[in-house]
Amino acid sequence: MTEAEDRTDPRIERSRRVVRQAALAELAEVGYGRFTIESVSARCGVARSTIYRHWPDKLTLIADALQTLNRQPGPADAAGETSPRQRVRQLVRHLAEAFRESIVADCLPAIIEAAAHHRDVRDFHHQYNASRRRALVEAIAAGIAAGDIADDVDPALAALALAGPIVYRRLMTGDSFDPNQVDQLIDLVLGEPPARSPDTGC
Amino acid sequence: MTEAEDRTDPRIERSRRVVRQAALAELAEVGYGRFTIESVSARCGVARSTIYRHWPDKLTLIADALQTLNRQPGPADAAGETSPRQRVRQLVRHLAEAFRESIVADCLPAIIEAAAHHRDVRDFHHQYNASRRRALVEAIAAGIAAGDIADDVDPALAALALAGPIVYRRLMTGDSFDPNQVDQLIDLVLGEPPARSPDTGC
Amino acid sequence: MTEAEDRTDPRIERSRRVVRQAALAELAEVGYGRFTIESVSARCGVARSTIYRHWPDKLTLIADALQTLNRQPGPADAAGETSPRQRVRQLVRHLAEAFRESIVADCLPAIIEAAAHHRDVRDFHHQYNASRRRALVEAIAAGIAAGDIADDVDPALAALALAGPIVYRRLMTGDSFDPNQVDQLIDLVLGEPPARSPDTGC
Amino acid sequence: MTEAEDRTDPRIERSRRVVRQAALAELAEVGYGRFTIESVSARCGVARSTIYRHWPDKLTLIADALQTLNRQPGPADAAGETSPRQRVRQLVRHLAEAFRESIVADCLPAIIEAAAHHRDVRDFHHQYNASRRRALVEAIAAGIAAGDIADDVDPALAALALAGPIVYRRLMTGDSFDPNQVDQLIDLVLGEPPARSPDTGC
DNA sequence: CGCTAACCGAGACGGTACGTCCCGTCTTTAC
DNA sequence: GTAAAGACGGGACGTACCGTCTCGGTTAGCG
Repeated sequence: MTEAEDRTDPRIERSRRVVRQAALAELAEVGYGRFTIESVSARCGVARSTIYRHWPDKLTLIADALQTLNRQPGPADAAGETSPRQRVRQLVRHLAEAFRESIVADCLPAIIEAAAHHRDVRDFHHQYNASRRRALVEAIAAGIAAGDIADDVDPALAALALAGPIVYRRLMTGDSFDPNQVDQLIDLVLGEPPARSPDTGC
Repeated sequence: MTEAEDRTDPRIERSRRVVRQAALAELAEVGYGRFTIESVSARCGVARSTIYRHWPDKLTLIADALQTLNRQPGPADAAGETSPRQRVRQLVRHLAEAFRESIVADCLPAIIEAAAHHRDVRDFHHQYNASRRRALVEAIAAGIAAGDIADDVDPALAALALAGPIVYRRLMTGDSFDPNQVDQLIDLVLGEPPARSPDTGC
Repeated sequence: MTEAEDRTDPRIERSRRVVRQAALAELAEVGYGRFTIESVSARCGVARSTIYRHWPDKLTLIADALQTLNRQPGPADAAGETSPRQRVRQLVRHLAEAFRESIVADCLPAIIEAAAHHRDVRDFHHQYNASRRRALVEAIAAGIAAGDIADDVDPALAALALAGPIVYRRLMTGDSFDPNQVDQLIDLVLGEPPARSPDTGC
Repeated sequence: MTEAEDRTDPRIERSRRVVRQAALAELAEVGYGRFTIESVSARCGVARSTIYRHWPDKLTLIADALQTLNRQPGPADAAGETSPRQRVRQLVRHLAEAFRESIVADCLPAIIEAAAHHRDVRDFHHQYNASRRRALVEAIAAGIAAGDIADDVDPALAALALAGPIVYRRLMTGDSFDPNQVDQLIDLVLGEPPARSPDTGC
């Protein structure tokens, strides 16, 4: 793959890159309804015909542009030496922050709309979220295994109960979930942390 | 006002009604991106020019059509003799069922997209959800007051943790929240119900 | 007829009159292309639906409005004691003046256009002009009979040669035929007036 | 310039040509009132949007289409060795025949109507006729100079008296001027042709 | 280091939907 | 009971993009 890509004309790679960027920016800015190849073209200075040369249509361009975001924040990114419960906290907090402000969050309404009617976008969207969720589920399971979290907790359900509120606030209300409330949410859903010696923690 | 409205030309009322219905159906079916006044016109047999006579543009029609859904399912609808916890269960279950299949749920992606860029739709959307959430918050608060729910639970946060998963499943994954899992979710978020002898709990 | 008209609702007669006036004014002002029932309605304050009650459509209204102009300037209007040649002069001069400025002249382009595609307007137009022309032809013939005009002149052709230039100037150039040139035109077409001794002519 | 024009996309030239033709045909057929870009599009198979790409609106298209008619029939076309009076006869006869049947004549009502309210059409119309008239005036003047025509004739006025009847017949009556009557008209307006010895005239 | 193949920009083209305006018909309301 | 008001279906307007296409002009990278 690396070889193959090395062979591609650098002009192509360059066009693809700037168009994808412009597409995301446009999507975040004007949404799906007013998203226009024309505007993308104007925004990045690549001719309309060139865009059509690389992507058959609007939706495919969007789907492809979104793929480039698929750089996970690193599953074990700063995993370091934290406890499983800390790991959960980290993931949820990261989610809350990402939903507060980021290109993905701004595109979210457009993505959801597009996903409802276009297979490629839908696949990207579901997989993207599935992978994020999986990390969370695993962290919770690890917490249970470590006795950090009560063992009658269903990790999958708990992950939903942790991620759901953040999504809800962003999409169904006028504001975002406050990252500082994350600890409170975790306590609510996973129960108070085991008292053993919480003060000795950090 | 009643008098005044009685005086309105019945044709107007009729046009408004069928167009609104068709608009919602169209929105649910093809989404916001392909929503077309032309299709709405074709679907309900009302001329395009008549539609424009009543609504200045596409988005205003959508916003207005959504308003007509604003008939709450009755806050104390079947309140009857149920316990507060039962009331919570009822509300969450109702939400889960509504999100499983209903015109509103089908329109949701379109609504979210439109809300991101159109004030009227946004206002409708936020208020609609706020009112549904408020009912849940109140039920939880009542449960706490009745000793039915632990008193360290924050009703607003708990309501999010209950509604969030349902929204999440619908919008971020390929399926819907199973209404049968509602009890499990409630137990997770609000804690096990106080059995005969709650002190024997854990 | 007088009886019949006496019976008609005075409001009807009033509506008909003001609408016809407004229609002519509108026609002269904006021409046939932009002539609009809506504007006529606005101009005279009579409701659109009322106009349609009296005239089936735009063209019929125009045709009818034009009919009301059919008040000939009086064939023997100021016939008085003038010579036949003077009578010719009078008629041609009258035509030149009418074409210089009058509501009919202003409507002329619209009439011609409408006449090309609508029988009623065409009939009105042709008859109107035929009757004006006939007066001229008769005056010329009278002049010939009186020895006032050379007898090898074809009255019909001469009438055309007299009226034609006036029409031409109005419709095909940027200005109108100067009424003061009428005498010159008559001399050209009908020959110099027989001076003292007509026998010296040819 | 020739080079530059050679570079223009042949598709453009092609579109322009067929649209102009269709526009004239449409104008002649249905007149100005019912002239529709849609019909022109249908008639020539060029898409409506393409037409709008080349002409901003209906009237501009009409004006431009008419310009293409501006190919004079050649002032000294078949001038050959004819006498000035023959030249006059030729021109008038040509006019009569053109007014009998030709695309221009069929468009005339529409042109006149449009000219009344649109500068471009008016300019075309007046210039077109001015140039035709000028040829006639010059021929008459030449005839006077050659002693072929009486020298008390005003060439401009005579030209009007010759062209006027033809225009009049076409626009104000139900038929056209018979080309065979042209000689008679010329004799009426310019006087009998000088017999054997023209020098004996006056 | 020059040739050739590919990409690029420009933009014409046939379409579709927009939102506007007016048509001519028809119904409802009010005087 | 008739006139005004105006809703209605319809159709053309001129605009904005769509996605397809054909052009020269440029540029990369192979020979």
